[in-house]
Amino acid sequence: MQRDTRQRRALREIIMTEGRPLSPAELLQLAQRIVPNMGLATIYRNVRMLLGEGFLREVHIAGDAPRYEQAGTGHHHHFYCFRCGKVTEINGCRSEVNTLVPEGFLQDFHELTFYGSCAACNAPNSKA
Amino acid sequence: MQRDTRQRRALREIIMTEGRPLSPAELLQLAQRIVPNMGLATIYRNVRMLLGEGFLREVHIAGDAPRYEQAGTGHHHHFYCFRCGKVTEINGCRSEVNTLVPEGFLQDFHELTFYGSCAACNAPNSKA
DNA sequence: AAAGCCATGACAAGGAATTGTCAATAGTGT
DNA sequence: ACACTATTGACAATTCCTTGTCATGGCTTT
Repeated sequence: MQRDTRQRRALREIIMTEGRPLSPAELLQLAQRIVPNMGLATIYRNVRMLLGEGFLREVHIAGDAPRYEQAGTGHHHHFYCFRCGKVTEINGCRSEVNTLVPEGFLQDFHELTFYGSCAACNAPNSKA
Repeated sequence: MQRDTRQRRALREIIMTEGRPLSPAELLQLAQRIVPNMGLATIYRNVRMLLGEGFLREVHIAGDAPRYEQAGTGHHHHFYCFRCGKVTEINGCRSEVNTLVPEGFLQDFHELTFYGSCAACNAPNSKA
């Protein structure tokens, strides 16, 4: 049976509290604050497991490595910041976009990603 | 100075006549119909060159390798077909999507990609 | 408390895309 | 035609992400 390890608990907590898609490298960095010696392989192993049980969802941004976010959070989109490299969740969608799909095409879903600089980086006292 | 080789001419022609984003592998396959012994490295070298001179634009789709399309064709989006793997250009956009960007975020541009099955694959007599 | 075995950490190995190397080839200007 | 050199083809090498290996450690159940 599956065990409840500190590492897996840390990952779940990070995913839930960050509320944005995280790459394996970002997950590692954040997880090591909780479990200092955690290795990258453990990230990958657990991500696969968490994807399998439906806790995680895979998100693709630009040419970057895939990122993972909590599954089942409803339809939404993302904002990729060129300055800090973080991906932010953008709530909601506009039904008008569906009118763009041409006759004969059957859409399963769509992904909308904005690129630019995020609120944190735009703030006047930003360190970025 | 830069030379006008058969290989580069073939690539330009393919890009212009296909009118959709093509991956290096797709470019190679199409180019070899024109220049049979063309190699992959030549694709990459020329893609880099054509990107540099602004003839090409890079397009990212899901976790796939980047694809390249003709630059300067105006704002548009894409449809990725799960059956044939081809990316089709979707003309136009809906300004409503810009209302999704939250306060404080500065958008440079956005990418909207639809996933599903394309008209060719949905056609009753499709070979797919 | 002890046994059983899943999960981990460390690092080697694998894969896939992209780039480098170099002799041979083919555009270009003369 | 000729010489010059950018480009090519073939393939080795690199890079980056991801997975495999295996001895050790740590959950769980008894």
